[in-house]
Amino acid sequence: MRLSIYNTLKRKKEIFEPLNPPHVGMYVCGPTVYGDAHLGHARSALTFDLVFRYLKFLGYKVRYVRNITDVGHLENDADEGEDKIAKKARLEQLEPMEIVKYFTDRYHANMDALNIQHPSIEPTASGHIIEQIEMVKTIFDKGYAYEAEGSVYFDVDKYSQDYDYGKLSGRKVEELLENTRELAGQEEKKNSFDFALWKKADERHIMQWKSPWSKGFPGWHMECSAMSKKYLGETFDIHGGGMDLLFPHHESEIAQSNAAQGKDAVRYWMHNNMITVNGQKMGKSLNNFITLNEFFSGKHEALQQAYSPMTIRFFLLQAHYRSTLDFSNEALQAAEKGMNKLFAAYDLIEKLPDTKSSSVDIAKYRDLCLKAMSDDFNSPVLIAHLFDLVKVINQVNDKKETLSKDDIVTLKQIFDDFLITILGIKSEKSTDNTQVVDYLMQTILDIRQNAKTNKDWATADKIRNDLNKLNIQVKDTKDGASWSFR
RNA sequence: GGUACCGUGGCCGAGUGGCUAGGCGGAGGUCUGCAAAACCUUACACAGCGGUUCGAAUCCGCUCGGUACCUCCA
Repeated sequence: MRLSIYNTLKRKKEIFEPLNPPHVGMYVCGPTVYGDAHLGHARSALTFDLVFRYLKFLGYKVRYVRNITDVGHLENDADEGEDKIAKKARLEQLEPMEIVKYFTDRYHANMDALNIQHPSIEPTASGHIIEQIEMVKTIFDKGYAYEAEGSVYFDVDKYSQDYDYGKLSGRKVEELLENTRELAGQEEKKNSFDFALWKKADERHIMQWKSPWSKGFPGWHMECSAMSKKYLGETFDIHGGGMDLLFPHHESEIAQSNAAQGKDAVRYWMHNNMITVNGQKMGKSLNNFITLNEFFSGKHEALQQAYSPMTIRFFLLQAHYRSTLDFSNEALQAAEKGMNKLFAAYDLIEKLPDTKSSSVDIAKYRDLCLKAMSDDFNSPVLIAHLFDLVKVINQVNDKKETLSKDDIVTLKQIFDDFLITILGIKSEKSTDNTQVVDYLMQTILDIRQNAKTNKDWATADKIRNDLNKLNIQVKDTKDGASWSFR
C-alpha cells in the first residue's frame, strides 16, 4: 500500500516517494521558548510525531529535525522592536538563556507526558548563527538581498523576476504591494514585503552577534533554512509546521533556499490546522489559549476537570490533522470515555477464549488500518476501525462471535502496532506491584462474593462503592466478578 | 480589500458520485439483588437555492454564514 501525503505546495495528495529511500529527511518548525506550550503546540508536535512513527513503521529510516527557536523574533518588524525572549528576560530580570532553558525544559516535559517521541536532532537558532550568516552572505552575493543601515533585507521584487514568490501561499507580489499594511520603521526597506535576513541591534538589545554588516541577530526565517540545509541537505523530503506559518514564514523559507541554491529545498510541505475555542483560533495573540500544564492539572476557568496527557493525545488524534478542531469539555470527556473503552477491550484480548475457527475476518482489519494511515495519516478513520474491533472483542468475550488462537494473536498485533506503536497511546494505569494488587483484589472480591451469597447487600455495595472511589471498577458477570482500573 | 479554507444528526468528528463511518450522549431491551460494564435494537444528518448525472453530503454556479493568513503566533 502506497503512502499519500497532502502537499500544501500542490494543494493535493501525492504519492510519497522519498529522495533517497529508505532514508527520509523531515524538518518541523518547533516552538519559540518564551512561554508554556499550549494545545496548539501539542497538535503540531503530535501531527509530526504521528508522521515520524508511521514512516518508521513502514520501514523508513527517518532523520527528524525539529528546532528550538531561542533567539526570539521581533515583536514587530519595526526597528525599535524588541525580541520576545529578550523582553521576557528583562521583565523577569534573568539572562535570556535562563528563560530559554526554563521553557525548553517545560516543553520537553509536556511532550514526554504526551508520549511524543524525541526528534533525531533538535538544533537551536542561537547555536547556528554562523550557518545563518553564511547563508545570508550567499543570498547577498547572488544579488537577492541589499544592505541598509547595517541590516540586510531580502529583495522580493528582484527575486520574483526569476522565481515565483507566493507559490506556496497563493499570493501575488503585485497584490502584496497593494495590501500590505504600512508599519512604522520600515523606511529602510525598498518594499514593504521585503523581509529581514539580518537585523542590526541597538545597544539595549541583549542578544546580538557579530556579522559582516553589523552587530545584530538573524532574521526570523533564516534559522529554518540554514539548519535544515545543515542537517538534511540542500533538498529534503518533508517540511512541516502549523498552517499559520504558511505565510510569510514558509513562503520566505522557499525564497531564501531558491535564492541561495537556485532550487527548492522541500519536496512535500505539510501543515497542521488550528485548534479553535468557540470557533476561534486558540493562540497567543488572542490570549484565549490553555496551556498543557493547565489541561493536566485542570486549573483553568474554562476547564471542568483535569484531562490526562493521553486523553489530550487521543482527543487530538480523533480529528484529522488538516481539519480545525474545536475545543470543549464535552468533546474532551467523550474522548476520555472512548479511550477507556478502547483500553478495556485491549486488556481483554489476552483473556479471550479461543476456538478452532473464527467467525470474524480479522486480517481484513489490518488492511483497513493500513489503508487509513496511508491515506494522508487519517488517524480518525484508523480509530474508527479500532472501535469496530472493540466490538468484536466484546462479542467474542460474550461468546457471540468466535476467534481462533492465531486470529487472537493477529488481533493483539493489530492493537500493538496501530494503537500503541503508531498512535502512541499508552496505558496510564500504574503497573507497580501488579501481583500484590491482583492478590488483594481477589481477596476482596472473595469477601464480597461471600456477602452476596449471604444476601448481605450492604457489605457488597460498600466494597463496590469504596473501590469505585479508587477508580477501580467492579464488574459482576455470570462467571463471578472481575475488576479493572478505570 | 487580497489569498486560502470551511459549513455533516444533541456534541465531537470521518467520508469527494451509488454501499451502516466511528466516539460521546438519548430511547427501548438482554443480563443483574441493585448498579456498572458488555451485548442487541433504535431515533436524530449532510447551511439554502439552482444545475450536471440514471444517481450528489460528495461535482459546478449562486446566496447565506463562519474561520485562518496578509504584524509575532502551532
